[in-house]
Formats: sequence, C-alpha cells, structure tokens
Amino acid sequence: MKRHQITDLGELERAALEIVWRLARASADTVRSALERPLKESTVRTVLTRLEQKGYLTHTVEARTYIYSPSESRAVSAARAVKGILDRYCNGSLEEVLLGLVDARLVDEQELQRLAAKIAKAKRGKSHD
Amino acid sequence: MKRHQITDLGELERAALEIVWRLARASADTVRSALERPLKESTVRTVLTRLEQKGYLTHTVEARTYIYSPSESRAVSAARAVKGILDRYCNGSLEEVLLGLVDARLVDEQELQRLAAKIAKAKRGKSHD
DNA sequence: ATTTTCCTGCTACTCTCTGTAGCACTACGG
DNA sequence: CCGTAGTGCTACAGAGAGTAGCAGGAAAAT
Repeated sequence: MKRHQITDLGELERAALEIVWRLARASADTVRSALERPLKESTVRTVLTRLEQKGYLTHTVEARTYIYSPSESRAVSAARAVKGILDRYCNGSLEEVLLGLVDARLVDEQELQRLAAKIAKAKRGKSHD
Repeated sequence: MKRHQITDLGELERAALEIVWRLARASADTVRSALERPLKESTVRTVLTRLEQKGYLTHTVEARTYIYSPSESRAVSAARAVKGILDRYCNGSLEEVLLGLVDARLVDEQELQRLAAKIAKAKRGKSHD
C-alpha cells in the first residue's frame, strides 16, 4: 500500500492532525471546537476517518465515542516526511539536505553542529533498545 | 503568491524536474526522451511550463527552442521542502526533526554528528558572503 | 516564394483528492 | 419507548495533475 507523508495532507487534515497531536487524545467534537473554522460535525469526522485510514491516527471507543490519538509523534511524522525527501531527491543522503539548508541560509552551520552534538550526547546516554 | 514545495509536485512533474536537474539543461524533446513513459510532446511541454510557473525551471530560447534549466539546485529545493516541514510541524526547529530522524532510526546519531562536523568545517573555511 | 516542418501558446478533458456535508441507523439514558 | 448522541455511508463541487489536440508563426527545404 502507498506510503503516506504529512506533506501530502490537505490544509484541514493538517489542522485536525495538529490538534490531535497537541491534545494527545480527542473526540471529533473536541477537534471541531479546537478548529477556528466553524465546521459541521460530519465534516470533521470525515477528516478524522481519512487521517486514520492514512495511518496518522488510531481510535478507541469510550462510551460509544471515538477517541482519537496520534499513531506516531509529530516529530516522527515530520522525520518520516524528511526522510521521504531525502530518499526521493537526495539518494537518501542527509548530507545533501543539510548542506542545502546551510547553503540556502535556512540554518546556520554552527547551530547545526550544536544540535548534532546535543542529540548525539543525549542518545549516547540512553540504552539502545 | 503561494510558496511551492517539491513535495507538492505530481509524479510526472517530479520525474521531469529530476531530468532537468540531472542534465542541467534540456529541451522538451530531450526530457521526453529521457522519460520512461512514452508521452506526447505536448504533455511534456505542459509539464515543463507548469514547472516553470511554479518557479522550478527557467528557460532560454535557442534556435527557437526552449532550453530549460533548474532555477535552484536539487539540494536547495530539497532543503526548502525540509524547511517547510520544520516550519509547519516543528515550530521551525530543526532539532525536533533531527531527533525524530534519530528516534525513528532513519538516521544514526553518530552519522548525524559526523555530517554536522563535516559541514561546519567546510563552511567555516569559506568566506561568509 | 511556397510548402513543409518544428516548436510554441492556448484550450480541454478526465481522474483523483480534499473540503464539505446530509442522512439513515443504532445504542444508551431517561 | 423515545430522544439524543455518535457512527457509517454516500455525495458533490472545486482544485490540481496527467494527458493531449490544434492553430499559428518562423525557420528550413524545395
């Protein structure tokens, strides 16, 4: 089956997913309230259903109400999307993209190095499961 | 005007852009030959025109034939797309995504650190324009 | 100078995806 | 038993992308 990326989501889908990420768990009605736009329940539920089909959400039933939760964290979803870009456009090489970021001055190279060190340090501490 | 991201391109658009990136300069017919699928000239030209409208390509005219060239490098386009993800999903923080990449084991943290060091070193050498 | 050829600009049609929503059905609370 | 809340299913319009045809103009060929 097709691999979905958050970059392919529509505006409303993204907004809804964003809300569920923020709240960790939310019913359709909760999501609806959290959206700026005034939308019908059924609209929101359609979107949530689609997000679930695409693998971004899962739900449990509580008192016959669907409670949605993210299937994966925002960071991991974002990372997967980034990985998709790497694979498609850079032969999977992170280096090219990091270089591109620095080249286009979207990120400072010192900042980058600082982050890498921080992450490496944080990870080195943890047990590798 | 709307900011375009390579992640929003269709399959054929991506393929065509890929070819122009690879060849650096190419006519519609060249692109057509380079595509696996057998497509009509007009199809290819439509796609190239759209890519130009979206800002990925520019053209010059040579012997009344359009010669297309990339407006920006593949790495920069990819980086821009990554930046888009950062901005939309991570409050612009590269850290979150790098963490996500490491968390999801899409990238090894030591590899990351090595790359960062390499890039920082390379950049430090150059004059900061 | 005509005709032919090559390339462009413009238009168009279809399909899929997304935003948007209505409606019928069911299970639970009163 | 009946209303309410929440679900599943269906639908429709608009946008974007894949695909292509056709007319017009300029260069090349005869």
